[in-house]
Amino acid sequence: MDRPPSQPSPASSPGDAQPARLETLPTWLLSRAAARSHQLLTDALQVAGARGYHYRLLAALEEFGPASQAELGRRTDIDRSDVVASLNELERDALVRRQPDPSDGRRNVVTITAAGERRLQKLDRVLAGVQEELLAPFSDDERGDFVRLLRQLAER
Amino acid sequence: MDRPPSQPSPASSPGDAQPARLETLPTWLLSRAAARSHQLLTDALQVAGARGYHYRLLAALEEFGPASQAELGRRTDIDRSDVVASLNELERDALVRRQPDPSDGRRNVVTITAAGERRLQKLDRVLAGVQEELLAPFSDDERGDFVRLLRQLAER
DNA sequence: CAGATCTCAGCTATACTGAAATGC
DNA sequence: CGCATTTCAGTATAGCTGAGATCT
Repeated sequence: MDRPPSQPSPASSPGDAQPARLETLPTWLLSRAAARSHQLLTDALQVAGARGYHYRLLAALEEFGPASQAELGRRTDIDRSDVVASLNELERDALVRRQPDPSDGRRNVVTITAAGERRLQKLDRVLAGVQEELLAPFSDDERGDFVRLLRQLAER
Repeated sequence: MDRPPSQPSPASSPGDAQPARLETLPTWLLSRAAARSHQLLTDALQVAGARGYHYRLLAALEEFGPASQAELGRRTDIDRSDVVASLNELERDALVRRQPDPSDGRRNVVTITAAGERRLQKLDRVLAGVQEELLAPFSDDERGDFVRLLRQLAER
């Protein structure tokens, strides 16, 4: 690119274009799109007083029933030590219950409570709003394409 | 999935399905796809002895010429304090040069060196390999669709 | 004994904030 | 004075590792 290298520019205006290399790089675009998505998500969850881990854990408990912490970790792809911390928070709010497993002394059986199910339903609505906000620029066809393409990448 | 909820399962097998709610959620799929992309990217860059910030800064310097650190930050969307740290690393490897701006005592003029340009070209090749690896499951048409859709999300 | 589970302490990378020092 | 620039110190989060205690 040729700009007079001798003149460092006044304060270099407002916009400031980005390097062309990046603007067509799929890894870069993917990273930026995910950053925006993450922003919408965590903002909305924070308003609801929750975090992403909470939703993933509550969803797994509701869909698969009571489970040990290790199984929850596998199902939600959350690290064992983050499962511990997140369940501490959920338990503090009485959204889940932790009980020693009578049939296996190493395990806790984690159960979603009625309050937890109500919270999950609320978070479902919050998340639906975020999807709508994220996909606002897309037509219905594009939404289908987008999800289909992402699944091909995510499933590996 | 119906498994007897009363039986916490032996070690709950290998796979462990994920909650259905997540598997169709665009924000979730996007996050997972980006995680995979990020993994490929940082692995490849690490082999080359670089990090993402380095590539972004070198690309901006090569495309727009010498610039102040503040301008580099705006062009690459890297925080001012991360620009400082990354330039320290690039300068240590003699890939960029920092000189006081004679026309503005607050600024440094950052210039890419010949070694920096060679490094950038090498990183271009590394990055091209990563794109290929990431997009391997896609046809040419799908690659075009994917990039087009991502740009719509990223450009806001 | 090997291996699974739960927990805690701590680490890394990314991204950001606050404030000081300097200069315009 | 207000504002921009560079720098440093510190914070927050997500994701991960290591190790100990306990149990199968």
